[in-house]
Amino acid sequence: MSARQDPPSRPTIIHVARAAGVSKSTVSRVLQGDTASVKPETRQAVARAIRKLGYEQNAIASSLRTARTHTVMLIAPDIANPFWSEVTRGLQDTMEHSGYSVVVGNGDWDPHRESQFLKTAQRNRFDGIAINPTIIHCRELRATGIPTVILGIRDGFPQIDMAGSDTYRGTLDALAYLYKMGHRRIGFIYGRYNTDPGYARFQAYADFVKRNHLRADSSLIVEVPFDRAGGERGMQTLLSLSKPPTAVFASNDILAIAAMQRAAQLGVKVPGDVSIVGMDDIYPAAMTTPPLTTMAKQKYEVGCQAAQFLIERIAGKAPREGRRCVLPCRLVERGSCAPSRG
Amino acid sequence: MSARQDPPSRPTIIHVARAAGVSKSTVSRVLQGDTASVKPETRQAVARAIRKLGYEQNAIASSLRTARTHTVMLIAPDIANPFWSEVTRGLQDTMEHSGYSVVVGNGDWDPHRESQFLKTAQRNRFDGIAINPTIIHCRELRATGIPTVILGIRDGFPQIDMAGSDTYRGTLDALAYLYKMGHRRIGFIYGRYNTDPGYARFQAYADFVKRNHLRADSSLIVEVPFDRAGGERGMQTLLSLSKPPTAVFASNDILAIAAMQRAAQLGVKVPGDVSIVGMDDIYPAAMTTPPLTTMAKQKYEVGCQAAQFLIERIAGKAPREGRRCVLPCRLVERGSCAPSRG
DNA sequence: CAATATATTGGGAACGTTCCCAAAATCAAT
DNA sequence: ATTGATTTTGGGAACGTTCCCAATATATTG
Repeated sequence: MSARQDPPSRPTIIHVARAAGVSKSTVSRVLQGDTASVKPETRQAVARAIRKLGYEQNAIASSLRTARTHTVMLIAPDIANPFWSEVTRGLQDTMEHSGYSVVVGNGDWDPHRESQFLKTAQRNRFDGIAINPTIIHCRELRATGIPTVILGIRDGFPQIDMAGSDTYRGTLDALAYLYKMGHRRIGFIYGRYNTDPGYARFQAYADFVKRNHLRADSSLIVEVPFDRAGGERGMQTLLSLSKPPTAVFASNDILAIAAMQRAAQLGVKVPGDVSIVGMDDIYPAAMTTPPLTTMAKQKYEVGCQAAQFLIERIAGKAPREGRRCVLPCRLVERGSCAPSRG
Repeated sequence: MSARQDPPSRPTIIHVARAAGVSKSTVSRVLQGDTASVKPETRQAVARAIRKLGYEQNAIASSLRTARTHTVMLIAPDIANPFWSEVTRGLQDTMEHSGYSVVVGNGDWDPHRESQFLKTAQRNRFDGIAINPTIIHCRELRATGIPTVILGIRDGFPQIDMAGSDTYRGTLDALAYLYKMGHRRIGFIYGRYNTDPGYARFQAYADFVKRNHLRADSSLIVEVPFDRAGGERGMQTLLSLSKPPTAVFASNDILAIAAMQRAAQLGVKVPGDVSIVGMDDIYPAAMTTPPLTTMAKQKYEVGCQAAQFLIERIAGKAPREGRRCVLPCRLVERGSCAPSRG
C-alpha cells in the first residue's frame, strides 16, 4: 500500500562495536562503566562511536538478560488526593535518585484495579512495589515474589517493610488538644476504609473517650466514605443532633474541609460554634477560611523513607524481617479551633 | 556465605508447553489469543497448564521480540500542582483502558531533568510520550523517533499532535468579564515560562488593552515565577502602586490564590477593594475565602484527548500532519469579583 | 630471552518471547 | 485409496543485551 519508509532502526551494540573496531563484549563493558577492565584508548574509541551513531542502550534487552528493570510500581488508592501526590513525590524523587523509574497505579478504591496492577508489576518484572493496600492481603503481596514496601502502618503484614505515620498517637494528640480547650462533646467523622488505617483513628478515639471518662455516645461517631461528599454528610449529621458536639475531629483534611464548608452553609460558625481538627495537612488546608487546624503528617518524608526501604530490599541488603518506620504527626494550629464556651 | 535459597525462578512458556504436552509456539499462540489457529481442546489444555503453574507472561521478553512495550511516558513540569494531577488522571485512565501503563516524570521546571526523561523513554523503548515541553524543542522530540503528543497548545511543533486549552480566548474572556464589571485598571500577574504558554496570556492581555483603548500601563504587568511565592510577590507589587489596579488577572490559580492571601494579609478586601480572577480551576480554588472566580480548563478531558491522539499515533492510524484539539475555557463565577466602585 | 603472571579482548551461549516456514494431521472430493 | 486443500502444530532463528570462559596481548620476573 502506502510506501511506508522503514523506520531507521536504531543502532545496536553491534553497530557500535563495528564502528569502533572492537567486539560487542568490549562495548558492553564500556556501557556498564567497567572502567577496570578496558584500556582507556579503546574506551575512548567506543565512546566516540557511541556518540557518532547516536546509540542509546536498549534497556529491554538488558533487562531480559539481567532480570532487573530499574522500575518500581506505586499503587495508591487515590492520586487526586494531594496527600498521595506528596507521598508520591517523595518516593519518586528518592527512587529516581537511585536510577529507578516509578510507574504509578491509581487504585481508585477499586479492589479489582489493585490486583490488576499487581499483575502488571509481575508481568513487567518490576523490581519493586510500593503499595497502600486497601483490599490486597499479605499472601497475595508475597506471592508476587517482588520486594515490597507498604505505605502506611498496618497489622497483618509481618514480613514486609512499612513506612507511615503514627496515626494512633496523632489522633490521640488532636483529641487531647480539643480537650484542653475545654471541649467534652467531640464528634468524630470517621472515614471508612475496608482495612485498618481508619481503624487506628477509631481505636484512638475509643481509647481517648475511655481514658478521660467521657460519656461514650455513639451518635458522635459518623462513618462516611473518604471523600468530599462524605465530609459534608458527616458534618450535617453531627450538627443536626439534638445536642451537637462543640468540636469535631475528621479522619483527614478532605473530610475536614468539606465539613467546614457544610457548617458554613448551615450558618454554623467555625470556630465560634464548632471547632474542627483535620489530619494530613494537605496543600489546600492552609487556604480555607478559617484556615484549617490539622494534625500534619510527613507525607514527602514517608515517601522518601519507603523508597529507601525498597531500594535496600531490592539490593538484598535488608534483614529478613519487616522493618517499620513510623513518623510522628505534628499539630499545625491555624484558625479552625477555639476554646469551648460551655 | 549465607545459604541464599535460589529464588524459585518463574515458569516460562516452555514449562507450560511441557506441562500441556505441546510446543512453545502453540502456547504462545494461546497467550496471544490467536483463537483462529489453535484447536479448542489444546487451547483448554494450555489454559489448564498455565493456571496450574501460575504462569505469568514475561513482558520484557515479549517486548524485546515485538519492539512494543505498552508503556508511555508522561513528562509534566510540576506534578504537585493539582492542575497536572488532573491532566495526568485523564491521560492515565484512557491509556490504561487501552492496555498501556504510564510512567510519570516530574520535570520540576528543570530542563536537564526533562531531557533526562526523554532519554529514559528512549532507552526503555516506550511506545509513546506525552509532554508539556518547557525547554525541549521540536527537533529533540522528533529525534527520539517515538510517537508524541503535546499537552497544551504551542507554536513551533508543526508535525506533532497537541491537546490543550484555548488559553488565549480564555484570558480574553476573563478580562472582558472584569471589563464588563466596570474595571478599567486591570493588573496582570504574569507567570513566567521559558516558552509560549505563558505567552498566550500575555498576548491576550496586550490585545485586550489595545482593543478596548485602555491606557497601556506596563506597571500593571508583573512577571513572577509560577509558584506561591510568585503570586504573593506579584500582588504585593501591584498593591503598592501609587494607583493600584481595581482588578487582577492571574496566570493560574496557584498564583491567584496566593495573591488573594497576600491581599488579605495587607488588609485589602477581596473583592471589595480588588477583584481577582484566576485560571485553571484547581481543586483548592473552591475553598478559599472568598471562593475564587476562575477561568476553568478541562483538565481531565485534555488528558483523555491527548491519550486518544497518542494511542492512534502509536497504532499508525494518524495522519502525517499534527492534529490539535483545543478545548474551550469556561468562566466559573464564585466570590472573588465585584463591580468596580470607580 | 624464556617463562610466568596479568591486563585486555573476543566468541558464543543464554535470557523468554514471537514469528516465519515447513511438517504433520485432518478433511473433502474424486 | 489418492490427491489436494486446509487446519493445526512444531522447529528454529531472531530480538539486543550480559556474562562466562577462553584467547590473545602486554608486563614482570628470573
